[in-house]
Amino acid sequence: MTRPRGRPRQYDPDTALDAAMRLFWEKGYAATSLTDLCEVTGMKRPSLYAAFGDKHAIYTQALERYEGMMRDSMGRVLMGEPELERALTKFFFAGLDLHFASKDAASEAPQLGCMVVSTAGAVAARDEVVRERMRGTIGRLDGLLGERMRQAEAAGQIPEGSAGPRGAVAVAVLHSLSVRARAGHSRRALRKFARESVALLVGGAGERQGG
Amino acid sequence: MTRPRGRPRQYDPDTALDAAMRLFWEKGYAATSLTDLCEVTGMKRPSLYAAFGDKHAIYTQALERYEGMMRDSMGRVLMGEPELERALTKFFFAGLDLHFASKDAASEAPQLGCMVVSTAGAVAARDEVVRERMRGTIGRLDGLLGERMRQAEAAGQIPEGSAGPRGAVAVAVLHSLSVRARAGHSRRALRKFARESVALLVGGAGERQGG
DNA sequence: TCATTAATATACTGTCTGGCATAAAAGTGC
DNA sequence: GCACTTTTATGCCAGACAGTATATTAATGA
Repeated sequence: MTRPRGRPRQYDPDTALDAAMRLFWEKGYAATSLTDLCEVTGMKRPSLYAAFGDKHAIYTQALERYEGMMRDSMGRVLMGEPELERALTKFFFAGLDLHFASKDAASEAPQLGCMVVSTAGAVAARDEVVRERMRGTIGRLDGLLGERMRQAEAAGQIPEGSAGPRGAVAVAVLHSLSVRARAGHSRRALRKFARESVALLVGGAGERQGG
Repeated sequence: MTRPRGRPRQYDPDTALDAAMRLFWEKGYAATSLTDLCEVTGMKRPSLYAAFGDKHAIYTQALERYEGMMRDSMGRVLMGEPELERALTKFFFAGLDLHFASKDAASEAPQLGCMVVSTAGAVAARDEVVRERMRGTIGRLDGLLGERMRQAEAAGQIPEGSAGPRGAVAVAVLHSLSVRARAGHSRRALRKFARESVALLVGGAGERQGG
């Protein structure tokens, strides 16, 4: 294994970006200072700049990382479970696992929700780059849920032509789970809300087929 | 009409708070400076402090004002229209009118979404006062939609026992409309999403009754 | 006219902000 | 050992920040 030429870096870029992401996730973009970022990453300012660029660049990379994390945990359970009701329930529960990811997850303490919804939204109105990234993340999520719903549609589990709308409403429920988690709703209450939403999202076809 | 004793104020508190609200709504809490607030209100710092308190106090009063605005425009159409499908459609469209309230509303330009969802969320994780206000606003909205759904339930327009969940999902759709507006989705796309959501929210009973 | 009251305007405080210039340090290649 | 390369550490910058002390202005009451 050939080492690169100069002085070896003392930080792990992945770990550092993860720490930065979590701080932005909690405090938001504007309220997070470079001093804060140095503290949580253990890096000095010039190292931060050399590694990731300026504050804005760090934030967009953090958003990107967050979306990857989200896709890893939630995409898998959504597409891996053939039964729609179960897939959606697992999907929402995986979302809650992410939204309640703070150290204090067991308590009724305030939680973080979705990083995109909770922090990128505040920035988006005046920042085209963040806004486009936000739009992309939402679009890809719509696409994922739409795909899953079309599978269910093909299997006759939901009415014809309802896949798109049901996918978008499923994403809406996820958005709301985030907003509510951030507002302090308990995990239990949100699990209940998720289950009830699933019932509404898979309803219509069963009744029709049964009657 | 007896004038109060000292020098008359040169600003209208209501107008000033409205201007402050709109600035916070667009830029978010942390990114808005007192200098900005002075500019949009036309007031000097000491006058701002005397009238509304510090930055945090101005923001919470702005949130309060926003909720009132929201209730005025959206509550009316929701409870004033007896037919559920029409009431929900008007409700969501009134929400869009609010979310697209910028001067540039006609264009595809970025819009503001809901002030609570878009800006209070970023603050809420570290600010108990704002978090509680956010929770209260959401709770009152849930209550309003739940009430409306129970009306529909009593009228046999939706299945028994589904009022609560349907109300909460309706609020979720509103949350998502806000997130999507802020992310740059067009008003036309969001109108379509709103109509499709209404179809899902009022569905189930008609089929059951018809079959 | 003159004290009183309340709002306005000016100017200032110490602190923090994002960003960077410069120097020291820790490796490699030869 | 010595040149070279890359990262780290120190320290600085001009500007912006939230908040306030002080002085001024414009009204009322008598």
